[in-house]
Amino acid sequence: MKRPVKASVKDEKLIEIRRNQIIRGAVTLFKEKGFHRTTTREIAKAAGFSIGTLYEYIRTKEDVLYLVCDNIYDGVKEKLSEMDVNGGTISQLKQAIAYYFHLMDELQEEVLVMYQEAKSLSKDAIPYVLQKEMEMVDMFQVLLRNCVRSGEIELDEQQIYVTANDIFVQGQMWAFRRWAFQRRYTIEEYIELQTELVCHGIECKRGKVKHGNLSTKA
Amino acid sequence: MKRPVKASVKDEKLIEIRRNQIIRGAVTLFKEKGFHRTTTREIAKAAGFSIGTLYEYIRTKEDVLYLVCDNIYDGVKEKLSEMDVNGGTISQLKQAIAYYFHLMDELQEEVLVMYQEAKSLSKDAIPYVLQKEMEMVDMFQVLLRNCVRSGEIELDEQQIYVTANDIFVQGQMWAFRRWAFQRRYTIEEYIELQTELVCHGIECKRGKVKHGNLSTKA
Amino acid sequence: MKRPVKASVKDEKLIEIRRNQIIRGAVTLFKEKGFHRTTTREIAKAAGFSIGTLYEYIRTKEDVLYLVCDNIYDGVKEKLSEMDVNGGTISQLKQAIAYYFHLMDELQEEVLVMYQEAKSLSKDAIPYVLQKEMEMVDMFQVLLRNCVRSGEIELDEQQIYVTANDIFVQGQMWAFRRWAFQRRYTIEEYIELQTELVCHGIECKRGKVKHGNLSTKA
Amino acid sequence: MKRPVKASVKDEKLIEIRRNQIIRGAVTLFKEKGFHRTTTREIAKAAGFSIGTLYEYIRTKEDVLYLVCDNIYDGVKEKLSEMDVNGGTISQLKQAIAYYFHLMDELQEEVLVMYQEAKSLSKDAIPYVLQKEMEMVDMFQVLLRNCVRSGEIELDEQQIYVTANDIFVQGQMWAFRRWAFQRRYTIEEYIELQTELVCHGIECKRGKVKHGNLSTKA
DNA sequence: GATGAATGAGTATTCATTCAT
DNA sequence: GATGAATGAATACTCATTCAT
Repeated sequence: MKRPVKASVKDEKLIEIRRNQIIRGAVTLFKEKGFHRTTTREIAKAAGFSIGTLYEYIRTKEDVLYLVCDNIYDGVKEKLSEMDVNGGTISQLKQAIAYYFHLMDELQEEVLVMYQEAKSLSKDAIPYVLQKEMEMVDMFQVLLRNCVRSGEIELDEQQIYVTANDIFVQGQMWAFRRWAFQRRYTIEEYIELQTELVCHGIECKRGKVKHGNLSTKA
Repeated sequence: MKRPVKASVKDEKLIEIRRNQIIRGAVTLFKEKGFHRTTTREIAKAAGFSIGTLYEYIRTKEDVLYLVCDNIYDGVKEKLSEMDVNGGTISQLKQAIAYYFHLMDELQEEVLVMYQEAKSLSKDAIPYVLQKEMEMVDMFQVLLRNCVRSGEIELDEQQIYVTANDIFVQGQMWAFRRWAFQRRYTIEEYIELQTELVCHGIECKRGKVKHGNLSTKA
Repeated sequence: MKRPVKASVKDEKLIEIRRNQIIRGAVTLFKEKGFHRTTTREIAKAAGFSIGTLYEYIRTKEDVLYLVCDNIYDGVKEKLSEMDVNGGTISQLKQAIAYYFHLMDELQEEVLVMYQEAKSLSKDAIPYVLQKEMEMVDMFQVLLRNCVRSGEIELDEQQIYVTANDIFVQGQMWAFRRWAFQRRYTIEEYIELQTELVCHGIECKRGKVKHGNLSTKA
Repeated sequence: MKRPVKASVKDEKLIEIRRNQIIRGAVTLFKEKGFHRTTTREIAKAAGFSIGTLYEYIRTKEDVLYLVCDNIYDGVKEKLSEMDVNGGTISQLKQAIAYYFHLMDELQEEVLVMYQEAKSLSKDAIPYVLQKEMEMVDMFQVLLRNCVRSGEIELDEQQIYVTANDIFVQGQMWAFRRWAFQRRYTIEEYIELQTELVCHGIECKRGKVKHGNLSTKA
């Protein structure tokens, strides 16, 4: 599941530690200036050691980018997997969306980095990253499918797939279109608006549409 | 509305011609290798003149990126402005969405370039670009607002804003998440699926909602 | 006959000039410190221009080495080709050897460079260099063959080949074993000694051996 | 006679063992890639221990080169000293040459390494190496001198010196001009050709010279 | 005595930009 | 207005050597 990044150092524990230092340093720099404008020396410095040491733990500058992206995805995925995916109620779906959007809000900067720099990954690293995206989208698919199964919403498989992708991207939108949203809404408001729009077209089976407090503009 | 890009040459006509050459050459290169990996020499060559001449029409490499992005936006905007925005029927809205999505399909590569490289624009160029995005989103807002006005759909101003943004991004998604969509759907299918999902939550006024199998173009 | 070394600059005349500057500078440096210990920056400086300019006329550091070796060979070959190869007398052969050895004496430093650094040439450059060596050995073969034809010496083809190589290497020996020879002999003495040893085994047909003043120990 | 190479370790026995490991590993590497392109890490690895340990037995990378060269010389010298130098017949001389040339054939790769890399030795190591070369040349001088003494050949001291050097270099030629010789001749043929050429000019006392087809082992 | 992680000076090469012709 | 040779700061990456464990 992980693309191996070769290190010259043997001590696995140390590799773990040093790579975390590298990632921590690099993320900060990438946020500021982007991958291309960040120097390997700057990365080494930010990580707290010499350029020589940096290269004991990576092979190329691009390895750092991969490490960073991989790490961000892992972070998001890990947190995401704390969501309760098994229930099949609309309310749980909404909670999940809210949870995910809040996460995107917290990890805004990281999401932005990943979003903007991932394209600089070498061809052979991309599949690993897309794989992770897929897994996250899958979680929303499962959620949606459960709701369908329990009869709370009405979507066929294709619609589930597209909706899951929409939700996933709308979460990211909060980060990458911050200039359009964050001056107008709080994350709470954004969540409410998006959730409402998504759920409307979904739950309205039998016209019973009653989506709680949010959006009573019926 | 345009950020001026200084040229040493006076003849405005010539500037126009040369810049178009530059843009044409650069877009191709940026598609292939991205902005950072493209050299000014390559740009000059692709444009059909010498590096010296290139610098008669731009000030820095980044100017080229701006020119390219600006040009792509203009292209999209121009085509988009051919849409009929004034009617207020659901059917017109759907046509507009289809039109826009088709455009995104055609200009896929360009959209990708803009999407991936815009972040390399200098701070002072970004507002100009965002401005253009805003204008495009605005068109969808107008469309939606008209539908609301004519009573075909039911959305408040905030929902209109978010929906317009969603539509805008979903169009781009077709390009920037091609790996997720284009192996599964044709652009037609994608349009149908997304349109349906968007309109559902919108048009369901008076419970007339009947979303049989996909696309109930009601 | 020449391995092309790509330049970014188009003006052929200028390339010629600049490359000569490069060669002149590089030879001096290579003599002093060898190829590996010489920096591209030092080469540029010695050539009289910036590192950037250096790279307008070569592609890699190794190109410089090739240029240098090629140039030395050309120099030697050119001078060598002034020798009169057509006669078929022992005396002419001796003159040719003397001429060649004197050349090796003059170009000592260059020969040394070539000798010691040629092995650092990339695999694809070596054939070009060996080719040139071959051509020089060939000249001695022609000389010897003419002497055989005119009946002055007695050697079969294999012996001609080996003798030509021996002469060639003995000339170089004066440079690369200078520590063994140059404290004991002048170049004149060295020539006399070597010539004598080579010719002895060769010309003594019919016992008529008469090799002038040198070595009357017959 | 040996230039000392300082070690941090005291145990002389161990030093001997480790250095042999170093030499064995390094020779292989130097054969493959030359001294400059071989890293100390690779040497340590090839020797079978860590980089830290390597530096317990040498002071600098160049020490390894010296160790290697010294070792090769020693190997050659040792084998060479098995030759019978004391007789004074042409036949013994020829045997000695044959023996030496065969040795050069066997140790081809080593000879090449020494030949090509010796120039990278530091100024202060060179005398030690040249000293060894001298000793080997001396052996041929002794051989030749004995033959002169016994009246089998006719050479003065200068001629002896030059001839001994010629023989020495011709042996090496088999290795360093392999591209010129080894596709044309077997080592046997090469020996026969060179021996004949060398001895001709030497043994021709009393005109008894009869050099039919090659190898008149008279 | 052995190890291997850390170091950082050093190096080849690139490329945006300038400016004399 | 066009050209392209010249520039040199910048940069990824290497590798001999050290030293704490």
